Amino acid sequence: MTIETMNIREMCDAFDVTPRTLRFYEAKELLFPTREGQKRLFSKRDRARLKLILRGKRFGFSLEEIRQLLDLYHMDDGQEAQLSKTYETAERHLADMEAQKAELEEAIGELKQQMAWGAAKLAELGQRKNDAA
Amino acid sequence: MTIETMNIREMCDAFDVTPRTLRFYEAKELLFPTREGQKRLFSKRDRARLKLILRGKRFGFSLEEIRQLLDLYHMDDGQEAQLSKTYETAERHLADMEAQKAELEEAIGELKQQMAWGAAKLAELGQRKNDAA
DNA sequence: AGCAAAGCTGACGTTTACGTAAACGGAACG
DNA sequence: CGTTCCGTTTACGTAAACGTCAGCTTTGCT
Repeated sequence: MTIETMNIREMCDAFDVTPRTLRFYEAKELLFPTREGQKRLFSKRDRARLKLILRGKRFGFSLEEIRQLLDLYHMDDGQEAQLSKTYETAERHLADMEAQKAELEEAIGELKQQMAWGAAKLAELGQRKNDAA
Repeated sequence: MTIETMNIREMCDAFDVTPRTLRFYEAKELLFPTREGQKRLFSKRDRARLKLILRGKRFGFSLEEIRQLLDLYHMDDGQEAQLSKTYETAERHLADMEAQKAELEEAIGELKQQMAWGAAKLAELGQRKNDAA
């Protein structure tokens, strides 16, 4: 059942992070590896969370923001206590992400425009070289 | 022509940043305000750059990465020297941004799914309340 | 002239997200 | 049985991106 739990090195290889990072995330209560003796064992749930953590980071969320989001993904039927509060957090994050998507699309458009300008300039320079030859 | 140049306070109000931030960006050569005596005057170009800086930050780029991108946006016909190098930088950034967009769309999809689950749970809880009454 | 507000320049402090080094424990191998 | 990896803890270090505070001009009122 090496498929069910992974040690720290396997995690590092799988997600391209350092051991320090995983221990840091555990300290910050983003991951909850169990122990086999003294060694950490990361469950499938930990791997799902780590994937979300790394994704959140790429979107510019802080680890603390990510920690709150993780609650939504990993709430099971037992603890519906603060579900509606968590739901509201998620709503805000969704709004953030959709706004970010819209802005990203705009930025991509603008960058493409600039690159078209740059490409034209480069073509012009290449032409001048040919003229000189 | 207060429309052409803005002082530091007007900039702060317009972009919701602190004076410290603007001075910091100047020190990092992201902005190039001129001086009227000792005071900074921010041009239209500075404002365009600041807009791009803040956008870049929201997408998780570092100030240093942003600084390199700014070169593309503000290269004029005079200095075509390193144009092709800058163009390559831009290509990488464009690829990054499109990858980010794809991932963001996936993440939005997943978050919506989770929220649907959460909404169902909430409805269920509300129903139980009614049953009890 | 006087004085407060706005800006400026250092310079040190702070938070986030880890990196890095020291010192120790278990296991695996020749 | 020594040593060589892994992995662990504890602790200090660091880069980025500002915050904050002190002390000094400059400017705008009154």
